Amino acid sequence: MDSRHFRLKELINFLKLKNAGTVREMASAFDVSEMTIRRDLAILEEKNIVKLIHGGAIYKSAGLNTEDSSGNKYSLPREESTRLSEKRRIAEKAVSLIEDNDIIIIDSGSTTEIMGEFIQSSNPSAIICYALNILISVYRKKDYKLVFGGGYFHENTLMFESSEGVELIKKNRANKVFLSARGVSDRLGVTTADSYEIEMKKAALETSQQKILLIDSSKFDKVLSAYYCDIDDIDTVITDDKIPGKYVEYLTNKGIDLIIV
Amino acid sequence: MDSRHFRLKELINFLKLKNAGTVREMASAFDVSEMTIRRDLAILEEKNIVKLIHGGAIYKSAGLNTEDSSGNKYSLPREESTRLSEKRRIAEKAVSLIEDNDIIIIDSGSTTEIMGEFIQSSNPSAIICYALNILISVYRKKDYKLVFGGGYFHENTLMFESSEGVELIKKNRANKVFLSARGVSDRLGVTTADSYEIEMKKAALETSQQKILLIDSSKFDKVLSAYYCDIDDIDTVITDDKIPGKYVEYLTNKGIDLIIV
DNA sequence: TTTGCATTGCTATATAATTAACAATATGGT
DNA sequence: ACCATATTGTTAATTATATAGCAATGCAAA
Repeated sequence: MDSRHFRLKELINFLKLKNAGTVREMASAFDVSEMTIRRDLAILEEKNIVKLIHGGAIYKSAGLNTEDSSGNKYSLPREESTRLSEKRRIAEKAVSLIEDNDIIIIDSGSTTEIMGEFIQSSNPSAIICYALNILISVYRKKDYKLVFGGGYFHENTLMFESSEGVELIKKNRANKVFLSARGVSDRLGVTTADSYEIEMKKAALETSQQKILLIDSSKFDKVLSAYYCDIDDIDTVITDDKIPGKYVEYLTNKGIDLIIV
Repeated sequence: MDSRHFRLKELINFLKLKNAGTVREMASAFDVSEMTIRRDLAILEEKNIVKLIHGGAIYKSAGLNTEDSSGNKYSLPREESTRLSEKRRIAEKAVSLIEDNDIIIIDSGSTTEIMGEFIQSSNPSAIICYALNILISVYRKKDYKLVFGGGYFHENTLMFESSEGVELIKKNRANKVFLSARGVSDRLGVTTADSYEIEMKKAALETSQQKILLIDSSKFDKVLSAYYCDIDDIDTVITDDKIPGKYVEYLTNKGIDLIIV
C-alpha cells in the first residue's frame, strides 16, 4: 500500500539487526529525508517498538513488541501510548516518598522502572522486586540489599513468576510497595493484563505496610481481565493532572491519599 | 581496582541489556556526570564495543560486527579476568555440546557467562540460571524458556541465592548443567569461594542428567573453603591445554570425559 | 477530472548535546 | 608522607539535532 507502511516494516528490521540507529544513517539507507525518518520513528515510538533518543532510535528488544516471524506486522502492541513525561513525574514523586531505611517492593511496569533513575537520591535499606527491567534499573546502586523473586520468565512484562517467588516475597516484610496497574475502575477495581501477575502482586500487597499505586491518568475507567485488588486496598495513588474529575472525587471520598503531579 | 574500570564493565552490561542508551540515563544510572559517561563511552568505542551517536551509544552485538581485526571484541579492561582466550575456547566448546531441545542449567561464573555469546548457534528449549550476568547474557535470545532462581543478591558473584531459589531449581529437570568452580583438587574435591553458593550448585547438580564442569587450567590443585562436590560427581570436564599432566591422568583414570581445548 | 488527505521535503528557530579547558579530588607508587 | 597521575565535575562556547509551519507532491475515491 503506502510507502510509509513498507518503510516502517523495513525500519524495524533495520533496527532489530543493529540494535539502534541514527536518523542520519536511516535517512541515507532508505533514501528519504531525515524529517521523514523522524516522523516514522515517532510512529514506532507510539507503538512502543523503539525508544527515541536525540539523534536516533533504539530498538526495544526488551519491550513489549510481539512481532511474529510470519507477517512481521509492526502494528502490534496496542500498549499504552507512552506518556513518558507523566510517567517520569509520577516516578519521581514516588521515589520522594521513600524514607531512609525503608524496605520497599517495586512492582513490574514501565512507570515503576523509571523509579530506578531517581532512587539514588533516597536511601532504602532493601529493595524487593521480580521484574527484569526493575532489577536492571536498581541493582547497581548497591547501598541496599536486593531481593529478587525469580521464577518463569514472561517477556511481555519482563516479569518472573513462580510459587517459589511468591513464597520469597511473603517471607519478607516491606514498609512500602510501589504498584502498577493497567486499569482502575470504580466498579471493577484494579486490574492488569495477565493472570500470571496476580499472585506476585498480591504477595507484594500482603507483605507491605503502605500500598502506593503509580498510575497515569489514561488508565482510569479502564478494565482488564486480571483483577488483583480493590481500590480500597490502596493507601496512596500517584497520578497526573489529567485524571477525570469523577475519580478525584471517588478516591478522595474513599479516604485514599491522592497525589497529582 | 579503579572505579572507572568497574563502571566500564557495568556500562557494557547496561548497554547489552538495553541495546543502547542515552548519555543522560547512564549518567543517572551510575550517578556520575554526563561528561564522565562520555569519556567512558569514548573508551568503549575505541575498543569497538559500542558505536557512539549524538546523545548516547549503541551496543555492538557480537554477531553483527565482522570488523575488529584482532578479534577481541570482548576485551575490555578486564585484566583481572585472566585467561580470557582460554575461557572463550572453553565456553565455545561447552555450547557445542548443547543439543536441540536440551534443557540446560548455567551456573554462575565468568566462563559460563561467555557461553551466552555463543548460544545463539544452538537450540536449547529451556535455560535455567540464577546469576545476573548469566541472565543478561542469555535473556534476549528468547527462543527458549527462561527460568531464574531468585533470592538474595550477592554482588561479588552476581548470584541470587535463597531456599526458594533452590526449590525452584529442584522442581525442574535438566539434560545438562554447566558448572564453574574456583578450585579442583584430587584430594579435596571441587570447591568455590563462598558458602552461599553451595546449595544452589548442589541443586543444579541434583537435577541434571549430565554434569559438565567448565574450568580453566589455573584452577587445578587449588582449594577454596566452600566444598560442593567430588570430582566423581562430574561427567565431563572442559579445560585448556595447560592442564597439569597429573590431572589428565587422574581424571582419565576416574573415567571422566576430559575435553581439552 | 476534481477533491481531500496522507506523505514528504524544506527552512528558520528552538533545543539539546558535545567539546575544550580548567579546577578539584581521588588514587597509586615510592 | 610525598609526588605524579588518573579521574571527575563544571563552565562557556560550539556544534548537532529537533520542531513547527508551510508548500509541494502523490494518490485514491467520487
